[in-house]
Amino acid sequence: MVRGRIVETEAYLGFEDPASHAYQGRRYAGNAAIYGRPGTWYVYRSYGIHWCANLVVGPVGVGAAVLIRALELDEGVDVARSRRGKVPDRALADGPGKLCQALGIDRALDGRQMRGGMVQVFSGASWPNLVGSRRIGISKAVDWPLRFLAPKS
DNA sequence: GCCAGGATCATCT
DNA sequence: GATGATCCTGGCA
Repeated sequence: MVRGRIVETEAYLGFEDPASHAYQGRRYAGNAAIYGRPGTWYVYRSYGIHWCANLVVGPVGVGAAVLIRALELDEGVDVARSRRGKVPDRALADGPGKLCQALGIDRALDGRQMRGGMVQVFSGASWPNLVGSRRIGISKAVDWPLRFLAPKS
């Protein structure tokens, strides 16, 4: 069991968001999961190398999702390390691709329900004074403040 | 420590 | 044929 705290996320709104895979209601074989019900995992390959994990949050058909960008592990560090290789603790899951590797997430999770599945997210402490900043690694709607960082522990 | 550049391939147009 | 919701390495300070 690997367990940790989500410390960084980004929101992708769907229809109206040019950076979203659901922009203007686009549909193709690879993105069906993003239109699923809230709590559905949407996993896709990025740059041909990495996996990125999103959790669908909007109503069915909207395509709104949250990208999990970074995690602070506090249990199962050894398991994560066996998948990630020899890296500093804080680098085990401090990026979308690394996070998926550390947790063993791949396309097999795409379209699955989060609840009762292999990978789950639980609500925890609230993030007071939450402020959005610019999203990273995209080329459209770069200024939209939809990136959220957890307060420092 | 910081930055720039290249890797790499499924999926879409 | 082009394009990424990224990561890692090597060079330089």
